Amino acid sequence: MNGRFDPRLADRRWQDRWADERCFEADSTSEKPKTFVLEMFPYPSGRIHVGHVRNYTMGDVIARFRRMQGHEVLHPMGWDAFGMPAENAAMERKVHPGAWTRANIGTMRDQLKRIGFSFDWSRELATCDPAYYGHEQALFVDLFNAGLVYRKESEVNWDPVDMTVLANEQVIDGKGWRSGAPVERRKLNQWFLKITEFADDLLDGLETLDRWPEKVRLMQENWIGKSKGLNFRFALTKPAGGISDVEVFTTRPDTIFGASFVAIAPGHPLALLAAENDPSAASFLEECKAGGTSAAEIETAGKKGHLTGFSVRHPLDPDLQLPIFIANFVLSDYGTGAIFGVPGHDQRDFEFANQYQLPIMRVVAESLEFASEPIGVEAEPAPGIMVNSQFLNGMTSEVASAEILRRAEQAGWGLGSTIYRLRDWGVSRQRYWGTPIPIIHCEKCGAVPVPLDQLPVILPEDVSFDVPGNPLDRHPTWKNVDCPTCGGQAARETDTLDTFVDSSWYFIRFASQPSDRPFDRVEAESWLPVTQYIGGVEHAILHLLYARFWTRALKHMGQIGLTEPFAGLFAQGMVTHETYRAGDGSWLSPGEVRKDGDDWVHIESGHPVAPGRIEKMSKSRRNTIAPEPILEKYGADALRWFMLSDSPAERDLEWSEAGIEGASRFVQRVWRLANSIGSSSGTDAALDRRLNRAVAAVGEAIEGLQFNKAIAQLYELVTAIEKAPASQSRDVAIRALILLVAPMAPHLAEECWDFIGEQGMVVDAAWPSFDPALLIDDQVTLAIQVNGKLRDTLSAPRGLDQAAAEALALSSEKVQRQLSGAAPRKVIVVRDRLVNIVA
RNA sequence: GCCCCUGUGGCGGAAUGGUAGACGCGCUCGACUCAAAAUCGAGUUCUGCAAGGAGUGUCGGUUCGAGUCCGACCAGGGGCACCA
Repeated sequence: MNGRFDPRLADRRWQDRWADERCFEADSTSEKPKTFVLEMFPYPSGRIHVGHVRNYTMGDVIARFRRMQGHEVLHPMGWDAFGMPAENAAMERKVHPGAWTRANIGTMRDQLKRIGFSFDWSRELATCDPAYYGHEQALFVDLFNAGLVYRKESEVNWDPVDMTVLANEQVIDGKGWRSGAPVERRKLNQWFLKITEFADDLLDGLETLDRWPEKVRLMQENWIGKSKGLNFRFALTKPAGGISDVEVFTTRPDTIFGASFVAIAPGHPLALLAAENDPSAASFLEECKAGGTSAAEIETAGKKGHLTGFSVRHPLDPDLQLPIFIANFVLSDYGTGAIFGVPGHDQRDFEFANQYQLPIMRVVAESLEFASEPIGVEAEPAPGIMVNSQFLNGMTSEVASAEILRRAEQAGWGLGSTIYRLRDWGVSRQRYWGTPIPIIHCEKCGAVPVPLDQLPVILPEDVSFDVPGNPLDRHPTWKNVDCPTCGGQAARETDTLDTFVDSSWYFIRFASQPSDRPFDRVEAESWLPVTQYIGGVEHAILHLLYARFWTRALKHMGQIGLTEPFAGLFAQGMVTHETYRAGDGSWLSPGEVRKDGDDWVHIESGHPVAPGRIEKMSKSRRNTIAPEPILEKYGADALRWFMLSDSPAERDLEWSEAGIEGASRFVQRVWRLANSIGSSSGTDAALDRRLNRAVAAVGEAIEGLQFNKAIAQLYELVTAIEKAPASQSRDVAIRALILLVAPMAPHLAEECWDFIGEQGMVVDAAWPSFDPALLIDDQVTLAIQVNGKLRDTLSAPRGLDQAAAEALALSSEKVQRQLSGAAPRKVIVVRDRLVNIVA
């Protein structure tokens, strides 16, 4: 016996060996089957906490498992290094965002290395490095030249005190989170990427992603929001000037005879026309503008309209005139920015009609008999049988819709159309710490992309944050440049790119990183798509959709032969921990509080502490757990083991000290087994079968990312080996056990492997194989039921036939007692599983 | 409002329509020890001395047999949200 396994020595020892021998550097030219395992790269916010550890441990298990199975594995790590927290830190602590970010990266890299992840550090990248974002700028210029980039006026949340644009989540109760000043809506010229051009393709592609969670595909589907319907025109009868008709979109053409008004968005051309001639219309538009954009404000605002005095003619009933309202609930950027209102069959229209005393007609009913039934207290949106609708009467909603569509297209007043909820991707950020948008604005030539040979446009580091606003705006030598086209005076675009752009192609850069271009097509295609992508479900929509779009855009431009970037996706659960708040409302970290009976107190002051909700570990809630003390006390393997055990990987895991104790105990049990290996002879058939089953089950569980099940299997195997007497089988089982635990507990495995005298390292060893024939036992336990209730279990040889099984079951005393003399009416035998006697 | 997911011991969770509670945590008792730590053994859904009975959110249904399938409901969670 060699005492206890000491992770403080072993962790470091093997981490150094792996690094020295460059075990994890991926070879793009390898002939082996390739696997690309990727965990969503972190934002370098400060320090790694155990929430990160869970994410990377899962990826590491897959990577190490595939490597042992003979794959060439690419498992890289990098930093999503641009973003607002760095600017906030700069303002709060007077450090440069770059210095702050790079210091964090240094800290976090060291932390990750101590946990023994099999990352290929030679491919490490940080998005704030010009060697990365310069290539991103080149890709942006390519997109620009391909017509996938455009500029458009768009509204933003503007903080008038900080003179900065705020993201929606920075607006709290209509006020800036930092300044507290009421937020204004301001129109700015901003850059957009034409993601909507790929809406249909992004939607269709979801069906090919059979290794994505159903949930994520559904969320993306809803986000894209495809609606099929009819686009048609109402002829304007009471108007003036220029505009001759109003175009609307509907998904319910069947209800066309139920229309009692037309409503247009405040931004609609006709609304602007009305405002020109009518001061009350103009003030209504002002009123609409004042309202906030948040969901809560929309909720309370209610439905408001303004009667324009304009009206339109119903396309199928020349005598019917419908009034036009400007309405605050009509969106100018969805559909045509105009609708026809059918109060009887749309709840929103119903409320609006009630408010403005508009007719509410029934055009859909359960059957023709209910044609004159009035609409009750709410609208009836369900499809049904058409009534009060002239030639549509008696048709189902579906048939009626098709009929209207046919007539509209034939007569030329409408056209079937499909619209999407998805909007183009606004990528302009009025921020300093991001990728400069490689555009130069020239009075003569307009917006000109920076020529490729002048890239990268390097973000200047000599800036200060003493004054509010974007420092790029007041950096004269950087901002003022000559126009690349005409040579005249021009100015750089001072907006930077949304950080989601940075993460939309980093996986390609990981696969291939030439210095003179974003990636080498052949090399990138040799690794992509990512075999297994792992990350939080919070990125289910935006990041994953943008990355899918970016990949399609590259394909569209002929740069890569790849449609979907991530073949397999796994959305892992969060690591959670209770939160604590001091009396003044500030958050306290778990290390600052102590449990005193049923209450919590602040250790330093002794003041009571209010325990809050169990939440995702985050810096802002201060409920993070640092890995260092755990590594010090239990070692990397116990930490990794615990992160994988107990909870299924897709579910949240609540952090507990107790759990890690159990993990540590397991590590020591394996070490003791390795120490007990001898050179015994003799076979142990039961143990052989047990091992075979474990090899099969652990492999299958890892493959299915069911780490908790793999771990349960390993516990059972360890118990079985511990109980088995010395034999050659036992030594074989111990050797295999070391390999089986290696993906989860790699340091322990190496140490054991070395101890039992094996040559080479476990990282280079082959995953154990199993004999399918040994998975089957020759003795089985039959469940004996009477009327479906378990009454007895009997051991029997495998393969017992129907009659023999029945006879065996009937011989059971317990069965006989249940039957109390009666003859069974029916007997169901499931071979090698159970006998059910129906009395 | 619309869409989706989940409800199993004290806790985390297992269970191709076929022995519910694997495995872990916690707890109880015991062994070893002067003692402790570590380790090992036994037990641990509820009820009952036992035989037995009950039991997977609730109520129904399908089936020889339901945690698993179907319907309705309740509870919790997530996504979208004035989307025509």
